[in-house]
Amino acid sequence: MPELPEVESVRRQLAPGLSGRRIAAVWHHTQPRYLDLHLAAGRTVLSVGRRGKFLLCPLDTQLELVLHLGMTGTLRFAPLDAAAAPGPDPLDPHVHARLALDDARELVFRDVRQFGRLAVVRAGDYARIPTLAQLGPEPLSDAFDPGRFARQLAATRAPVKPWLLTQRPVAGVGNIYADEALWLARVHPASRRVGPRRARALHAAIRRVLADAIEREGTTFRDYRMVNGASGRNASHLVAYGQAGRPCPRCRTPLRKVWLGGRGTTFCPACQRR
DNA sequence: CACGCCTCCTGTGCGC
DNA sequence: TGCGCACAGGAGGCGT
Repeated sequence: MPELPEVESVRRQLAPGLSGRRIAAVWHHTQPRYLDLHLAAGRTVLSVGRRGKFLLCPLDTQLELVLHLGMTGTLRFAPLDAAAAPGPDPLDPHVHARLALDDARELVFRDVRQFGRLAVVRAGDYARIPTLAQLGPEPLSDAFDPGRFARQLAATRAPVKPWLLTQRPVAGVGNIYADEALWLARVHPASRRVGPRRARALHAAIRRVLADAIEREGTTFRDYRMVNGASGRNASHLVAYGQAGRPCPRCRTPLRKVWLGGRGTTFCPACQRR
């Protein structure tokens, strides 16, 4: 589900309701995907930030709540039944964690496929969250430098799309926006050699595609919802992802779907050359 | 070290 | 209608 634009849209709705709140109690399913989450109990949320696809909430006492929504994770606020002990939702087996707040509400984490992760760590200590520890620069910040990106791209021999998905060259690009950005920059997703001109085009395309998707509050196919339950509006603007067989908007050649690095990949065989 | 493959889950849609 | 299979927006772990 959520790539950077979706997580950013969640963050913007989450922050007003969560910043400044004390977490009164914590319940979660006992799985290794929920790391030291109980340490959040009694702590106050100082702010709600984001790096790539991770939500980062500094807590008082130098702790930090880290949330990753995986493929199907959603967050929502619900009225808190003060009489009920925190526990599984008898009506919804997909609720995996609940954070009771000090304002008679709770934050509910629902995750059908259970690829999401929640953790409480020492602030800034991401040693147990490898992707976060090695996360590349924020794509919409000055830290995402076109020259450096081009040099890193020149140095790797990995196919460009799987390389983007590692989160190391740049934070927050997933399967949808990788296909979209590669199409926009006319870069073949399996290319292992991307020259400086195309690298800069790809850098610009990543920014463009992500900024436009944030503007539309993300892409909803099925599971992705914002905190208020609303869908994003970007799905109807997709040019490559999910459009196999349809004519390329640039050259009318039918878009082709291939399997690359274990992910479905759609591209234009005519205008995305190796 | 870098890369590539498999795995973790559940739900849905499609072909037979 | 029912069954089995492929696939889905992510990333961690392991083998080579």
